[in-house]
Amino acid sequence: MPELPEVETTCRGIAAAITEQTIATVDIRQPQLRWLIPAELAVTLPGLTIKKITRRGKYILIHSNNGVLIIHLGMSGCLRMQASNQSLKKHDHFLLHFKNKTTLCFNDPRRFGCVLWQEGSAKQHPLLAELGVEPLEDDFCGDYLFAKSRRRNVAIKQFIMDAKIVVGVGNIYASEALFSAGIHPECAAGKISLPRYQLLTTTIKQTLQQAINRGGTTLKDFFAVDGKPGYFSQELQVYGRADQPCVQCSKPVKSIRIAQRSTFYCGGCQR
DNA sequence: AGAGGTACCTGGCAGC
DNA sequence: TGCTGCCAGGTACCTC
Repeated sequence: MPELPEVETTCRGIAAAITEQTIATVDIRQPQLRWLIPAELAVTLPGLTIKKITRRGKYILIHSNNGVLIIHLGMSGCLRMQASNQSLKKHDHFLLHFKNKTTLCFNDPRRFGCVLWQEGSAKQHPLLAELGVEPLEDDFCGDYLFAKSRRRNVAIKQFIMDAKIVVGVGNIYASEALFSAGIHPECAAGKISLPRYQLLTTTIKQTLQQAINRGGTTLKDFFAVDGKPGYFSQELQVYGRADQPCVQCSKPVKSIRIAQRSTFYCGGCQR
C-alpha cells in the first residue's frame, strides 16, 4: 500500500486524533516485524504525551515529551484509530491505548513495517541519518538531480526510487511521474539533460501532491485512519494499465521489470 | 563506489 | 473445491 501520499494521509489523520493525548498502556501483540519491537516500550511509553506528528520520507515520527516513536508501514501496514473497547483485527500487532479511551492500532499483514524508539531527536536514528531530500521541498529540483546523477548508469526509475537521493518516490509514482515527464524508465540516469530533470522534478512534485490531495492511492488495501479509501487510483495514467491504450497516444502501455519491480510506460510518449 | 540480487512475510489471484 | 505458483505498494543488507 503505502507510498508517500498514503503516509502523509496517515500522518494527518493520526495527528488530529492523538496530539496532546497521553499514553495509558501499550500492547505488543506480535513483536516480530522487520525489526523486533523493543519490549521495553510497554514500560517506557505509558505516561508520555504526544506532542506532534511529522514525517521523514515514509517514516512516521510520533514525537513525545521524551523521545520519538518511529513507524514505517512497509508494504502492507496501516494505522487506524478506534475506541479502546472495540475488537481487534487480524494482524493488529502494536496498540497504543490512550487515557481518553481511544487506541491507535498498527496493522500489517506482511510485517515488513517497523516500530522503533529513539530517545531525543529522530535525526539521531541511523535509519534516518542518510536519507536524501524531501521531494516536496525546494531543495529537490532539476539542478539537484542532475548533479547527483552524473556518472550514474542505473535506470532513471531506479535512481528516483533511491532513498539516498530522494525519499518517498515509490513504485507507482515513479512510473507515473516518468510518464508525465515523457522519460523512458530504462534511460540511464547519467544521460539525462538538465532541462529534462527540471521537468521530472516538477512532475514528481505534481504527482505526489495530487495524490495527497486525493487522500492517497487505493489499489487493494489502502485505507486512511478513518477507514476511507484513497481516490487517486482512478487517475493513474500508466501504472497497472499494461496493454491498455495510452491516455495520450493510444498505443498499448508496456509492462517491464526494472530492478525486480514492475514498471509501466508508453513506448510512444516516453523516450 | 556502484550495481545487482536477496531477504523479510502474508494474502490474493490465476491456472490447473 | 483445493492445490500450486506467482505476484504485490518497501528497503536494508549482502556480494561482486
